[in-house]
Amino acid sequence: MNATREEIIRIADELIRSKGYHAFSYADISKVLGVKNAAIHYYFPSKSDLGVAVIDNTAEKFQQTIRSWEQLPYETQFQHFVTMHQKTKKNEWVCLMGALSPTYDTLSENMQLQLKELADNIIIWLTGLLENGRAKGIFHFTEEAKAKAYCIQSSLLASLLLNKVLKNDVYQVIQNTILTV
Amino acid sequence: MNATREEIIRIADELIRSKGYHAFSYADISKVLGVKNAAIHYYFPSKSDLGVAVIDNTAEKFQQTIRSWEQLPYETQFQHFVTMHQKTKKNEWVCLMGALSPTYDTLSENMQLQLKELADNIIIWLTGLLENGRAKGIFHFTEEAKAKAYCIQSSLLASLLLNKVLKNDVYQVIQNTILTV
DNA sequence: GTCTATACCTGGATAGAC
DNA sequence: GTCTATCCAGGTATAGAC
Repeated sequence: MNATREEIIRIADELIRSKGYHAFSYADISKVLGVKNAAIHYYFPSKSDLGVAVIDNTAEKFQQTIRSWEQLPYETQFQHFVTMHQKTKKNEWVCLMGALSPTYDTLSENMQLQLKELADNIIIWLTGLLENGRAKGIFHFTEEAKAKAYCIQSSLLASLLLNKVLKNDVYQVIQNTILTV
Repeated sequence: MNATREEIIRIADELIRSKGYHAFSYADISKVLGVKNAAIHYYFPSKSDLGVAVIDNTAEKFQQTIRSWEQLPYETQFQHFVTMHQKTKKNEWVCLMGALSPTYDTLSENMQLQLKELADNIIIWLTGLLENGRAKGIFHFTEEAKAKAYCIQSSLLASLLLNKVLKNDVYQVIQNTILTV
């Protein structure tokens, strides 16, 4: 609950998602935060400690978010999930999974474990939502719910990536298409 | 058409797709190729020169490949396009676009330009294929062809990324879903 | 065209003062 | 908890011999 610690995590999260894990340095955080890099090492001795903290932080926020949606209709929950990726888009940031997955093999074992757990949890939640929604006649699709969840998660993740390259309306187009489940 | 030059490009391509652009070094290529890093600088003075060459090489291969498909039925062309991503999957490599797009903003201007051109060309070709196929009654979808192309390209790209993290059958599942257009 | 040698820099990390 | 100072490794890049 330390304020500085939280700030470091927040800045590192932005840097990972805008530049990538290997392309940012403690100096980048120092500049923004107005402290020396030694201060950052005090909180996170190694860069991978910081990486793990960023992933854990994202995982926590995700759990809190879906818990806050629990009472909402399935359709609304789904809309929230799809559009929550848009916030990151405005700043041209990709999501954490999109930023870290390409270099997965180069990450520390701890980062790999936490990232996999996060990915699993997202898919499990989304699969459940789609299944429940279909049972209630809200969603309409023929494939297995898990397959649908994979496709949706993939499309959203990659739409943010392609958006950086194409610099057009990819994200919006894909979102609109997905929303008509 | 220099053999060493071609080899360097091939190795760099693998390294970018397995580790990422910022996580590989000239030393990695030296090791595989059995030469010193100075030799690589002879062909590619700067790392971004090498990066551009890798992108151009991929763009060329893509153009050659789709040209070789020109006489095939739309359906077959589409199947080839979807399954061509699978080759890269076997080695746990992602596609070049998936590897480079997250760190797009950190790349040299030349790399950015070439990468955007490649992305544009893929979307243009895929959009045309989908449109022509639908006109002939082979494909069935209701959204705009370009939207469909965005979704398909996104799903394929991200399926390789998620595959690295989830280490399961994401790629296969998504491919099967996409193939039923 | 490839080598040795080396310059230069950045980045991650630590020791010890305050 | 933050600082200064510093170390070390690795990475990009170049000069000049062969």
